[in-house]
Amino acid sequence: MAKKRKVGNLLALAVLSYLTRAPMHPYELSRTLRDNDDVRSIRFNHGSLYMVVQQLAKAGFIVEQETTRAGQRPERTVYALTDAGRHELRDWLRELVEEPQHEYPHFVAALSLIAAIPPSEVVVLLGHRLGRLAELRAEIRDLIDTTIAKDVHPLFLIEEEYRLALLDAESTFVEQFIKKITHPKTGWGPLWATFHGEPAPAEERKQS
Amino acid sequence: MAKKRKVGNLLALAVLSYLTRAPMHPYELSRTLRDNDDVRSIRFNHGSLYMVVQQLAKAGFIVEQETTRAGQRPERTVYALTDAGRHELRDWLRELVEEPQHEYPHFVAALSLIAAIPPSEVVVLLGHRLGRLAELRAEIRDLIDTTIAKDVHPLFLIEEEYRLALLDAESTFVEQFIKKITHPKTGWGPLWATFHGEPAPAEERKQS
DNA sequence: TCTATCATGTAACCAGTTACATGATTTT
DNA sequence: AAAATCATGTAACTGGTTACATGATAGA
Repeated sequence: MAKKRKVGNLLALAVLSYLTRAPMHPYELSRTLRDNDDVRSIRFNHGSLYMVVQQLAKAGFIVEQETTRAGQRPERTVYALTDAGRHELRDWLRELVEEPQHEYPHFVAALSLIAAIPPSEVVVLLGHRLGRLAELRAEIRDLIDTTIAKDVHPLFLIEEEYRLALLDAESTFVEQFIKKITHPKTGWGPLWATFHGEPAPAEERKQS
Repeated sequence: MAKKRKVGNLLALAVLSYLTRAPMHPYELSRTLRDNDDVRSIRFNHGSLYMVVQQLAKAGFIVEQETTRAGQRPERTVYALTDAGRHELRDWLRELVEEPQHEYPHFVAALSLIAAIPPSEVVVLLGHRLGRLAELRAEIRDLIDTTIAKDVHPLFLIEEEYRLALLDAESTFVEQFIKKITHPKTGWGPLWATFHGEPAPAEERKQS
């Protein structure tokens, strides 16, 4: 069971992580996150960042260090990590690495209700999905290759490798699912079609 | 790009889906969802259900059909699907099946920041994760088998098969990652350790 | 019969997203 | 120099979760 964190938004984890390098103000954090492509892995938006920074400050994980203003720009508040913050970062990351979380991907939800679509249409949709999965795979592959070419160590791309692994597994699953529906002798298609008032199959089966 | 839905919570999709069978009141929906194990695939909690039902009604996807009270129980409002609701269900499900969504699993976030933990500790944590993944796999396998034994058609367990596929892919990935860190000649461990003030490796590499 | 748990709903709180605001740069 | 875009922050809105409330049934 995942521990209840004072600040639960994963964006906070990234903030703590970057503040280990040096104190920063929110905009600098924002820029760094975007430059490092962390926005691909951690849900980011402008408003949430400011909220999370406030929450971290209230929780004592970071402290306002100084307030500077350059020219007529709005004041920028620089935050620094506290010892409590350093500890929270370590503890939280450890938990995320060692303990798988129960999550709710959209495709799982779709699969759990997929019987509501007639099987002939489902195989078409799954075919489209396979195409999109292949496209996504190519994009990620390309991102990895061009980044490595800039001399970034592959350790900093490990999350993209993970995505590739999941994409491949999903593609394989979808292909097999299509076969389960369409297999000439044992396919689920005919039975499934009867849920939709389409022609009845030869033999009867039970449903839930 | 995913279309913007009037009601975006996936719980609403399940509600629409069950209302295709028969009109129901919220509590009955709640019970049905729990009985069918849909709560494993779609984030559920009591309060959200009532909210979602209200939203669906406001959007015109369902209508209040009648209000009954049995004994001294609170009044129960029965809702029925509208044509618009039937259409929304079809359209939404289609989209979820054919279009992969960009999502943000916790482990991806952890991987993107994992360099903040020293490599010797990471391999231990990854080892723990492998153990937990194996346990989860066994639980799901068991759930599938016992449900099939009750004569439920495997179509209604397809989302659990998908989960298995992802778990297996993740296990394989984690094993390979451990090897990448610990490989005697080419492992990332030594370089990585230098980020944490530990003994320097033989050759230099760049980081991001 | 007392206590616990179930059945059912509402309301208050909080986190996350979107929209707004405004000075500074850059482009045309 | 007008228009567009960037840099930076705040505020309002909305959706989701937690907590509260209360009658009914079942277990001890």
